[in-house]
Amino acid sequence: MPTTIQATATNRLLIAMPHKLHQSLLEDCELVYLTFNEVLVESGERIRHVYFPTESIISLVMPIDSHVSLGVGMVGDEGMLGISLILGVDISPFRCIVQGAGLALRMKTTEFQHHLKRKSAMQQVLRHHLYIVNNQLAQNAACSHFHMVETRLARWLLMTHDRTHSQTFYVTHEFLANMLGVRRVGVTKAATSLQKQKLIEYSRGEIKVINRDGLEEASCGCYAADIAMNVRMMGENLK
Amino acid sequence: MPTTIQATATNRLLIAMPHKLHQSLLEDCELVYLTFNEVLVESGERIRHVYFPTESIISLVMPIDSHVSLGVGMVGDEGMLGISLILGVDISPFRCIVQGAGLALRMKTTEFQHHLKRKSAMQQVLRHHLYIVNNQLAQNAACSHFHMVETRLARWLLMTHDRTHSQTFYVTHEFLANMLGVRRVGVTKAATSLQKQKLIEYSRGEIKVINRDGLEEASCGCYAADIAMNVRMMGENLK
DNA sequence: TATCTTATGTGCGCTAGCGTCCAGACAGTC
DNA sequence: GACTGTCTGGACGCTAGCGCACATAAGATA
Repeated sequence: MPTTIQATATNRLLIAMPHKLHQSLLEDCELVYLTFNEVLVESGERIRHVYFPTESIISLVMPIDSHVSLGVGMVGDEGMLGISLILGVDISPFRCIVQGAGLALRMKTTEFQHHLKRKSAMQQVLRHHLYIVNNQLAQNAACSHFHMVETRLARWLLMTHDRTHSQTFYVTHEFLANMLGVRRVGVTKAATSLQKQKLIEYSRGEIKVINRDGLEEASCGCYAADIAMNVRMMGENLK
Repeated sequence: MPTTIQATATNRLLIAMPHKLHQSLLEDCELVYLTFNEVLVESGERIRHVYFPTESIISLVMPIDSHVSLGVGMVGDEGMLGISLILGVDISPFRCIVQGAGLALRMKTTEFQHHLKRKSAMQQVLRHHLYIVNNQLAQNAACSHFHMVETRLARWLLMTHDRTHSQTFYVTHEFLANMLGVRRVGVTKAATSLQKQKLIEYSRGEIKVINRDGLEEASCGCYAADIAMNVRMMGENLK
């Protein structure tokens, strides 16, 4: 029943735009299902489609050296993939990889650019989002440099939880290791610890947050900082 | 002889703009001297002036926790401070601190915004610069997470050398420690090593690059990646 | 039921960088 | 010439995370 699904699918960036514009954008979007681990755009590659996740989550990953990478951003229903287009550049600096399977609205880059040129209200909303992404990048740089794996993992889980619409989600330790830029074993240790503290439960990739407040305490201040920035920039309506 | 100085002072971002626009911007700029360690904007503070360094260098620093920080970007005569204004936000995400004393062109934020609104050619140039800054942020995140102090120091020195118009420049180990997010002692060790390899010489803050090619070899790939990005985006005329 | 694949857990020696404290060395000032 | 502040260097024990190799366990497949 794809029509029903379509009706419930929303993206807060789109919602933040004037109603008419929102509708006009939706007309040029198609609803697609993103599968776990799917690479939507490779770093340095042309962006062929922009994505507005509705129930999916996309990770922005910075590859460096050979086979080593670091997650530098996360896009859920509060954002979009392809934001750099408002800077007039259609090359993605990051590898964009699906971390949470689910639906997303997708539009061809050329059509997106058409809308961009004509709708200044749209630009306004997207500019603010880009500012947030910028902050996320900087926050992440400092966080991944200074903070310990366990606190960073807690933060990552919280960010994912915020963008997931269920209590559980699928992520393996291996995947997390790539995001946090550490060994898989390092993730296992940290995750085991969080589980012992009864903050999460997991089994073969199915992660469940069972004590959100505790997880926030276990995370570094970067999580709170991110939230604060989002609130400041996009208003209370965006959480 | 300030008039002579003014004649030689240039900023490549300004030069990249159409001649008339360039002139019009210069008319609203004043030439100021930035002193070492001066904080131009605090993180989270309003940007009152934008700066176009001509012979000075500004570091973008992300403060985190108490008294710990990480350098996430560098602005010389190829860039500007206050780029986030093109996103319609006048709050600086970073602490902007003078790492290389010297001259810069400065304009009041309100006047800059005036120009922005009317000159689309200007927006085009600045958007590309913002894209570069974005990349720098991401590159830096990965670099400072994975690479060792010595290679990162080499990269930092090269980036500074590129933006300095002399063979020597003033930076203390203490300052470098804040930029690289490590202990001062860590910088001393790395610097001593680079000196033993006859790549640099230094004494009480006066650093001299004596083997640039060697320094490039000693640096991580991030330096080359940054250069490549700059070339790709701004064309050969900007080095 | 046996085999294979994927996900998780453990152990061990190693190293970069940390925190801390102290020492020398140079430069400006009184 | 003595004093003081700034800059650099070295030492010591400590720890988070690394690389590597191996072990278990749960599904999937045949």
